[in-house]
Amino acid sequence: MRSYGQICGVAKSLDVIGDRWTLLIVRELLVRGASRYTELRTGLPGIPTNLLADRLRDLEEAGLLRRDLASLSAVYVLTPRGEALEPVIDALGRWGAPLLASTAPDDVLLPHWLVLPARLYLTDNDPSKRAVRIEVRDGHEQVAIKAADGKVSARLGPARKPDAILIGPTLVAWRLLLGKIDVAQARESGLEIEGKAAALKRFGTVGPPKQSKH
Amino acid sequence: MRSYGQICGVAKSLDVIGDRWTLLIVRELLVRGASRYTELRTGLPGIPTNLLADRLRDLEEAGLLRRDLASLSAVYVLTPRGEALEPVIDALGRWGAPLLASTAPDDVLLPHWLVLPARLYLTDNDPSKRAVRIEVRDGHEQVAIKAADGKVSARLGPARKPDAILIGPTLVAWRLLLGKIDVAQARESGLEIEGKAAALKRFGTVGPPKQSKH
DNA sequence: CCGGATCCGGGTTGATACTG
DNA sequence: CAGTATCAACCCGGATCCGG
Repeated sequence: MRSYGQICGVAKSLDVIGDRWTLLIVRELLVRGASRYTELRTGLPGIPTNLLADRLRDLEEAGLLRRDLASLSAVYVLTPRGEALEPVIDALGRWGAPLLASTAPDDVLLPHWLVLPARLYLTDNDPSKRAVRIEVRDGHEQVAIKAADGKVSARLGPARKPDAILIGPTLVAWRLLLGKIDVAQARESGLEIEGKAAALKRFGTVGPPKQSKH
Repeated sequence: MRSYGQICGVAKSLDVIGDRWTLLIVRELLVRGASRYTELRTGLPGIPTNLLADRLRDLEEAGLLRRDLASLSAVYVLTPRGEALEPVIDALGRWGAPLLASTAPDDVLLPHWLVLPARLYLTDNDPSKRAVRIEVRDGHEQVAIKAADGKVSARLGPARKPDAILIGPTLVAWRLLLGKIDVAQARESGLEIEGKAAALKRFGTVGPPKQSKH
């Protein structure tokens, strides 16, 4: 990317991460951890493969990621400098939250993209009770979300001993977790719920404190 | 900008503000407040005039700014939605701070760009004493920086009753404020200091807590 | 001079085909 | 699987032009 030529932290940042797709690649590596080329490609639907290769080269040169050649097929890992972008990703995620309402008909939502918003927007309603684990499953991807000790954590992969499993469209599962729809509506929209649906009540939402104000 | 087509807060944000120059225009409006076209242009050296016009239209359509026609010549103002980008700008500014060390020979630094980093990186060393005001002047732009009650504030424009005025290269003034150089070195680098140089001691730096670690 | 609009060359991106 | 190669379409940058 061409430099803005400005001695300003914002401009210098954009010199490095302002290219198209770059921050989304960082998002993928933050959520998934060490990833292979093909995993990144499926996590970034629509990215031209040559751009992905270009960006990975750029990011390596800039010191944001490392190409780990340990396991015969290359694996990409963020360096601490790359991980330090998490506050930027979080800020963008928060600012973008209102935009999620207006989605185009063929917009895509992959389950693992729930990991960051789950950490940002979900809260543990009842810290004193035992941990609750749920799994969201769509296609062949699973996300594990846990509420325990007042905190919500999330990661890619199957949940261990889940209290409930949500199978079906990720968007429906997400709206259910946010409390925007109830279990009946979720089922109507094609979501299958295994286990104890009551476990879902453990999750609350942080964010705009009031629904209606005037 | 073409949409990423991903239901993800980060991707949706970038759909709106991911275009080249867009976030820097927001930075200008955050720092300067209501601004005219020409003011934005001089605050964004290098921006092609057609791009500035295009982006202002895009930002207005996206609801991030308003075109205020009150005073016969149009004035651009951020809406609350636009101002809500401040955490994003801050996060980028913080992440980009280490990059400021490596500047190209013809990189530009305009005085008003100090406003955001002054708020982010400077601290008031002695909250109990009376307020201290300084002014940084380079070319025909001035920035007022104040330390009072434990907080540092900064804004574009001349300082009222400054304790000290720094006249000369903005980069030198900034390095002096950060404590990276002393008054003698600053003078050697072409900075003129009027008033009480001792007032500068009032400012400390927040940031990487240790200079050397091992 | 202010506030843009228009035009054009070149670089970047997007889509797809291909290869070790 | 992990990219490279190719090419069209689009976006950006630089210059010029134009109406108040």
